Amino acid sequence: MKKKITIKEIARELNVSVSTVSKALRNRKEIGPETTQKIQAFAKMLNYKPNSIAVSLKNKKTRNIGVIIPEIVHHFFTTVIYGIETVANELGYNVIVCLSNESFDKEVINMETLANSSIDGFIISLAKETQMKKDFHHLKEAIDQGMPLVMFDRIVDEIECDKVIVDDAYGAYNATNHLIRSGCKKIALLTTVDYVSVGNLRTLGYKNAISDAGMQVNNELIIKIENIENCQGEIEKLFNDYDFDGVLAVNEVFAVTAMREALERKIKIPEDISFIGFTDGMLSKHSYPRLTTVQQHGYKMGEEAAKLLINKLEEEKEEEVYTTEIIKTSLIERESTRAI
Amino acid sequence: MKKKITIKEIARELNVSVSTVSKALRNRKEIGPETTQKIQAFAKMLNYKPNSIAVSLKNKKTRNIGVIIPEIVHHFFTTVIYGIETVANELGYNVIVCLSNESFDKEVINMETLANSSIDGFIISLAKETQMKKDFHHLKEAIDQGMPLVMFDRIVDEIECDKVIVDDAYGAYNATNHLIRSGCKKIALLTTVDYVSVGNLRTLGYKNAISDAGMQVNNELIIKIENIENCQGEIEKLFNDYDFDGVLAVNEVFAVTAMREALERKIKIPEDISFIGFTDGMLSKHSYPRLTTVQQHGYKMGEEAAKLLINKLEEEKEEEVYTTEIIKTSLIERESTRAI
DNA sequence: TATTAACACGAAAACGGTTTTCTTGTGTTA
DNA sequence: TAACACAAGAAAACCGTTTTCGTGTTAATA
Repeated sequence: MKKKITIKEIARELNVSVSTVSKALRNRKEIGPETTQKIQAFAKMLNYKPNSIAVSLKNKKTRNIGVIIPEIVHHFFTTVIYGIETVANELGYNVIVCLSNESFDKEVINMETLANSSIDGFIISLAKETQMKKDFHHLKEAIDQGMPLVMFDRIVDEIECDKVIVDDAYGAYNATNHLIRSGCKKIALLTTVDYVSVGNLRTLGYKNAISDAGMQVNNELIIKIENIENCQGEIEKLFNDYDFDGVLAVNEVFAVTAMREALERKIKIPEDISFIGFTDGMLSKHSYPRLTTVQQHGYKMGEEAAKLLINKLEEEKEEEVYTTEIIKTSLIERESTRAI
Repeated sequence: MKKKITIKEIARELNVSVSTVSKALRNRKEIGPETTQKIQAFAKMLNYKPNSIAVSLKNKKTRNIGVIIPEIVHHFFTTVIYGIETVANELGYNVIVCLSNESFDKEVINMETLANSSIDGFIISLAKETQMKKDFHHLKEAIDQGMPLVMFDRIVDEIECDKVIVDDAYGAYNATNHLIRSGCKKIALLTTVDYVSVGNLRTLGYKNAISDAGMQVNNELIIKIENIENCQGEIEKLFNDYDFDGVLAVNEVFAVTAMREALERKIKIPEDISFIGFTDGMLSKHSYPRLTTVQQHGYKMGEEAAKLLINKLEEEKEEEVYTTEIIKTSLIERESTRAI
């Protein structure tokens, strides 16, 4: 086990002072060229790497960014992380991932531990529980401490910071409209409970599209599903009780589960019922039939969030200007809808 | 923007020395009870939190663990991260995630940056490229520096460290056997190219099961797929050229793609052909028909990996004893296979 | 009463760097 | 030859803790 070598050791070996070594390694002109040469060569030979903790302590910069998400076994969130990681890495930052598991308390604890000089800034998507409680003191505190914060997807208007969102309402509007133009008359909506911001926006888009087409919104066709695990029961009920020819689902699982139900009832897709989901993940690509989906561009969201954060971290004067980046969704047409 | 308060400030305000504050906050008995009281109360009032960077520098412990995985938009790896995160969090560690994107160079760079005192230890699953090149100097170096290392899933025998793997060969053996016992006579295998350790082991298990059943291994039915993205072509060819009544796939995507091909050819599942996949992810649960799979228990693997690592980090004497934890797979029977 | 031990706390060094300030020797200028 | 600018490097301060080693006071012991 060879120990890590420090500036001090280099200085001793070369009979110079530590400050000289430090400066030479960073090419300061106040050190003569041959001294610089000698020191750099020696350091390289010993494979010297500065201790990043010591540098962090001195510079009050860690070059770490904290990412807090509700879930990680989740296609959308992982694509976002992928985007964040890619940008962060290019710019020399590491990513510390924490999970809130949709819990308010865990979110708060995670933020508090990370805020203690472990990271330079946050990227966060709120836990459901936080959205429900509407308690955002932990976010405010982080901002108060001068720690930049970028929210994505599950955001909240009360907090002033950079934000990256998808045009959820518009995406849902568009998808619903697509169903209508392909001939659907009665479109069911599989959505989440109200406090989830994105579910709400998508519901709004759906309603607007139907109204704008001169049709009537039928609230009985709007199914608010609390728990993704047992959505099947509610979906079966929908099929039993009502008649419809199109389905918009706010996520992949709802859509695929509904398609299965249709398949098992020998309903033809897309001839009898058409389906559109949100999130273009594995399920959509590999479902049978392949699912038409609203692509959320998670990777792009991650990239943008990371860029916004790192910009804030590296800009000179701190302006209190916050931007909200809206990522356009796009509809990926596959086999679960009729061509227009 | 309120600034962070330090021990020094507390000391000044209370007219005591910094060492007294430090000790009082950590309940050292050498500080009198009322002084301790006073200091702790004051610190709490000011919401003092120690600067974790300074603590890390002093203690040479960061309480961060680095996780390097080939991909993050991937069900298995995220379940592993979930397991790691859960254990790490309970024990007061943060998780820094780095992606190798299956690239050897990125893996090396990631390890080198993290090794510079950002973390206390590694959990890693190797990039395909690393497995192909068989260049493990970066792993050796980490160990040389006294940085504990735990490998999972994509491991390598040449490196001595703690390991967590799945009984891949046995899982495949078992699954193949299940197919045989349910009446399959000609079983195709959809696997990866040779250098991927897990693909190899699963192929081995498949072959053994067939031999042990007194049947002949037909190499034409073993399809080695290089690129998961365009597996469809190779699968179509299999259906065109050969005759078989069972399929074992080393991942979900291969299995589901093959099922789709069968469905489109009006082949009945599981009556005409039975299917088993590996990795019990979203696709298996929601495919049509639902896929019988070999469950890899990624969450458990993550937990075990984290426990092994943190044990090594916190044990007193460093013994050079390494364990290889083998997680049992289990077969989850669903609709794509016949009951036995 | 002198000696020792326990107690409560402070000063300073250390962790590994970066940055600012000081020192010294050399060469230039008047 | 005195005065000074300048280059090159050393020394010291600092980041925020923890830890070691004193030290003065009080209480217990011989």
